[in-house]
Amino acid sequence: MTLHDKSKYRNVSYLGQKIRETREKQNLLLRQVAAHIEVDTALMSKAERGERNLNRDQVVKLAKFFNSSEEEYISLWLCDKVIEAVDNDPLATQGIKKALTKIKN
Amino acid sequence: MTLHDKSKYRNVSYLGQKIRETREKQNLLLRQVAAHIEVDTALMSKAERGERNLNRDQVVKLAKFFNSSEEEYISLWLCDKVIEAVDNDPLATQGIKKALTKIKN
DNA sequence: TTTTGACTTGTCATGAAGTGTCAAATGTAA
DNA sequence: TTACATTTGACACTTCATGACAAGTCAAAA
Repeated sequence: MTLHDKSKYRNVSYLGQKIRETREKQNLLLRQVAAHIEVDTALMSKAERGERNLNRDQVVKLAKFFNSSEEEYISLWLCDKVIEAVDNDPLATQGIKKALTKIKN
Repeated sequence: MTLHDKSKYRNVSYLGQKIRETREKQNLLLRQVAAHIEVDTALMSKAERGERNLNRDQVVKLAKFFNSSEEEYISLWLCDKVIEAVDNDPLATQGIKKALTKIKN
């Protein structure tokens, strides 16, 4: 499955949701946020809706801009990447668990 | 990080290790295994060493060919994908944990 | 109703990365 | 040396990610 595949049932990202939520809470416009991390407004819109990914630097900038926890934002960003990686595989949970075990060593 | 980047410290996959281990235990040649899942021997060699990825179907075929647990093989395959996704990020563990939490709901 | 502004959508060019294959190189045991 | 297994590097081809732009929708103000 690709990021652009509209046929999939999940079209949101946890980070995107968080960003939108925070942005609205702080009464900021997409335009303003986009400008701050130096991306197109369209891309920012897509990022909030999980249609495009941001890169690590942009996520960090965003967290700082929002005065939010950088760690929280990066975790969500990674979380989205993990979920995207295992997609909707029936064994997704087991795969993630195994990765967690392995990575600890 | 890309799969082909040789500068990386980690150039193995858990699935690849498992495959090699099993193949040697069963005294099979790369050639034979490759033929069975219908790929080039070179690709099989790379897969065992984590330089290339197999696709889901190939992994399933492999498990069957080895009379091994399909579930185990797919889990390892997903595990590799997860690890590749979070790369060496300092917050990798937290990201994976979060994904695990989210995916359960 | 027309305009304005915020957001969304589609598309495009470009480059990066994945895939399968082959030939040559390397290693190793007879 | 020869034979065979494995590895490596390179290639063509495809697929996907990225950034950018223009046009679209939509709601509220004028």
